Amino acid sequence: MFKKVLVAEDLDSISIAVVQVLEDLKVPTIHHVKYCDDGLLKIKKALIDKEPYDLLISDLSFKSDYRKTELSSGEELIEAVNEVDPKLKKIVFSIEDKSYRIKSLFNDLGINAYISKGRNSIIELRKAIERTYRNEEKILSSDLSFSFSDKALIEIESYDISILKLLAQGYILENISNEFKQASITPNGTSSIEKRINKLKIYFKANNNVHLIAIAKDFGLV
Amino acid sequence: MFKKVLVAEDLDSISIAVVQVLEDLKVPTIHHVKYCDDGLLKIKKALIDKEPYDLLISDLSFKSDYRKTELSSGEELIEAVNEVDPKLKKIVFSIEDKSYRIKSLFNDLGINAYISKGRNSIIELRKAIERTYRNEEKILSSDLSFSFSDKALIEIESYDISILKLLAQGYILENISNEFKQASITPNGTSSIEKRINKLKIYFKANNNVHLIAIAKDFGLV
DNA sequence: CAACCCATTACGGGTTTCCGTAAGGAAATA
DNA sequence: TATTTCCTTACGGAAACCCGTAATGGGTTG
Repeated sequence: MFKKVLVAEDLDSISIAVVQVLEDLKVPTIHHVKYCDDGLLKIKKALIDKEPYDLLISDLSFKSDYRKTELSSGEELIEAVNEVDPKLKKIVFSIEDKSYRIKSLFNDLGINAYISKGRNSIIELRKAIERTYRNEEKILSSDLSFSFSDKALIEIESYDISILKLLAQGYILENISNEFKQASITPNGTSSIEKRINKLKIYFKANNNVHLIAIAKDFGLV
Repeated sequence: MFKKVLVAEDLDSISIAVVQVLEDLKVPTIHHVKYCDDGLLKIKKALIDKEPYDLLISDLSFKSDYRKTELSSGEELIEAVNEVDPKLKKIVFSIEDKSYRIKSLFNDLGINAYISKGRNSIIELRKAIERTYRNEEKILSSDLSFSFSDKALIEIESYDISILKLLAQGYILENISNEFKQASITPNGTSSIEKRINKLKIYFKANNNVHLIAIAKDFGLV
């Protein structure tokens, strides 16, 4: 079994259960952080000391509070970790169940397993840890059942997200066009942006921009 | 200390910790349900058997899955519980931190304490249980610091929420007007609705409807 | 009953979205 | 080089919005 595991989870009510699972699995060294920043620090320190972690279990969303932080989400933490310790195995344990976001975790951040917090997630997490140890890949908790070949949601790219984000901030087409020109994002004509919004509306079956942003919020795209 | 406590919480990773707190507090009878429906059933059953619960600790949001349920949220559960057992003490333990929603829990549903899930929430929960037992009222976890006299968010009433909900579903002004006429909600002229939306835009500093709905989503109003 | 108040509704013009069509321009193909 | 194709941008009219102002109509007051 793993020898040294780091848990990044802000909610104490949850981390208690996660640490318990690791204790059950006889992991000798279990560390726990409540902030992403602390997680990165610990991983860096462990590398310097030549006693690296061999597994990271991380949440995605972390509450913001009085403390200023560099990394504000699990995605950012994993991205930073990949820079310093690409071989570290990573399990994400989060409430998120939108296939769009989960897919990008596997494809862009190279995580080994994704377990969604639910009614029976602790046993799922335990299994995932064991399977990750046996070098299995793309492990998904059983309540999530989308296929990785499903192209639909991959097609929504960062360009679309940018548009949705600006729309959600009250920008009108012209503002978005100017913003894109400044950031030299193409295409940036009002017409092209309009067309792209149209595609999104068709895809999400939205009646208008207001409806579209409401849906995008529900999907966690913005 | 309380003799019989019911915990309504879908995430197993969290309920483990909550039950542990109750065990620490030497509560002799601790029951746990993962669905709101089951919670109501248990409370009814306990009344019939003349062995009622004296505390309910409930989450607000419950994941939906294959199982069909009558009650889909903690609010609905508490509303139903108030019908059958108004004297039962109630603590809400949830991630929600929007003052608007929390206030209505105290004012409309008569809960005794609200604890927001966070980095040190287990100790807060423990304290809240003890204070509730001593008949204290309006207990709030210390990371939440809004005053009950703050009128700002109370002024947004259900009429506004209705408008926002319909907007978020892609309705245009005329549709909303018709909808309101059918439900005999007044005022229902497109002009009046428009004016009300205008007020909301000023209040929330929104540039347009799209922006407004994005903000409303962030505030958890829809 | 008339005068007034207030909330609701109606109206109108400017702006933005919405949606179809078409023009321009670059890369690929023949 | 000419043609095709695809992507980007431009244009224009209808619909929905945005926002100020005016009309309506029920309730209260003198």
